[in-house]
Amino acid sequence: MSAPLYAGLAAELRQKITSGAHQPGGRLPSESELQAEHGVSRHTVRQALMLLAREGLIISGQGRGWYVREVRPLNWTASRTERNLSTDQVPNDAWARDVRGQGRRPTERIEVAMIRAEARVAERLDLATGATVVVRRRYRYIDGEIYATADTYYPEPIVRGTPIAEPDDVLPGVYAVMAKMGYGWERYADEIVSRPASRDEADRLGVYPGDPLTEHWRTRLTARGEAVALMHTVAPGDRLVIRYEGRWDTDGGE
Amino acid sequence: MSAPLYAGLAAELRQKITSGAHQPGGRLPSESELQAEHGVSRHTVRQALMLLAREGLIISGQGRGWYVREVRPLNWTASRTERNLSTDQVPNDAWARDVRGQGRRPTERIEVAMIRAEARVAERLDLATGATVVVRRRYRYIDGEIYATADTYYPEPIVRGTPIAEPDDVLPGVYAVMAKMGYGWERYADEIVSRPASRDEADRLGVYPGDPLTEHWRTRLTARGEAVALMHTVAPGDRLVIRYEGRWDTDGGE
DNA sequence: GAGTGGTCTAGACCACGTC
DNA sequence: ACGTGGTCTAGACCACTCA
Repeated sequence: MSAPLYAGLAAELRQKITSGAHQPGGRLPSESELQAEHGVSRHTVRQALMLLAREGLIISGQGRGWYVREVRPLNWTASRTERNLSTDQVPNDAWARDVRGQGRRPTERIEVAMIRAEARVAERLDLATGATVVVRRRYRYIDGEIYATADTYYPEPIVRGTPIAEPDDVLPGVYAVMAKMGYGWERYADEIVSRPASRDEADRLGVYPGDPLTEHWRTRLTARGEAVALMHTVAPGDRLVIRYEGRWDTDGGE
Repeated sequence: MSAPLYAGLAAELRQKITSGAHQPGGRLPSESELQAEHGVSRHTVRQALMLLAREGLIISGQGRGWYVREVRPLNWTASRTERNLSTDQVPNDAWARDVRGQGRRPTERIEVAMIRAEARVAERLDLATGATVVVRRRYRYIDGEIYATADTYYPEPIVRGTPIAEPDDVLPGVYAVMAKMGYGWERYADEIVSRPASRDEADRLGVYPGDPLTEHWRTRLTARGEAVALMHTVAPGDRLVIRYEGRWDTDGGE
């Protein structure tokens, strides 16, 4: 009939957080304090805290306590051009420029590997499952903190022997190299889905298993409709705002 | 040093689910069976099950058991035109046509209200917070199951006295009515973010608190850049795949 | 009514962070 | 050394579903 004990406790704490009585970054009373204050068992206290943690309001650290979470979402305008002509030490793609435009510092770590395409990759690149692809794995950081992983896949025959297949910055830029070979992209087909983090991803991105992740797939196509590159971005959902701007009349419509 | 007990149990169950040993829609052993099989306490069993539930793999029903979840994501191509010219009994917007195109049946329930704009709405419509807006709240169903809520906001002075401010279908369509008054839209600015469900939303959308939700904001603008309508869609993250298709050259670039 | 999951208690030991 | 959260046990009662 009535709400569970832990739900009431959670509601009380939630109210204190949203009203500002507990500031972002601030610390909540310890579990034993909450237990004593409310006259409930520790398990009940933890149920309330974990409910709020799943809602993204608080976060815990073993041996440290429970803290009100601070979120600073990042805006990424995905519909902007991606034909960056120069790549220097600092990342210079559309994403990096969006980050800098918001007064923050983007860095990244790149690994390059040659692998067999799994089904999700192969079907988007119009290849057979198991075909060889070159993947450039990017770990993107903002102000030194991990923010997203972005893997870009290229069919191996296209990029064989080019700087794209090497684990260095690509000069004068990936688009320039691809365009020179007749694979410049002009169109994109994007898919966005949100789902809970697995344990691996949670470790990699610094969140909890089950926290919402945003998954963004971008297939880059030539004017002829040939898929020449596939970018797969995974980021904690509340840390990334994806933006699109467009006109209806240019889409052809019906 | 070693992984927690519940993590090991979860990994074992996860493997049985992904390998197909436990079919989608099928039932898992009961908590007491798992307890006996693995020689652990019920709490540990429940920790494992709840971890998998947060990952979206299983779902429980009080008095019924734990079941492997079946997910059937829906594709929604958000970049398609939205100038539907006729609205009959059945919903006929871009979303509804995407649903039908995937062989499923879209229905909806509409409520219309006149309210004061909260900050998130006001800033996108370029109004003062608290300005009067007309909101058409849509509950979208697929094959009879709740799928998403979609609220569309209009500045009240624009739609006053028109069918848009009435809780019925709008004939010959919302775009036609707006265009006739000189407020036809040609551009959109979209924002997509994913976050955990609050308790209210969880009830409304038939998910658990903390489950990932995808939130989609679409501001519709006239050719002059005037914001004339705002659509706010909220859907369980794994039930909705948002798609965009576009060209880079038509965006102007930088 | 029997079995299921949902909630709650009391108590314990461990790993981690801080001092 | 101490306090924190993380894990685990044993046991209880309740609400719900289904036969």
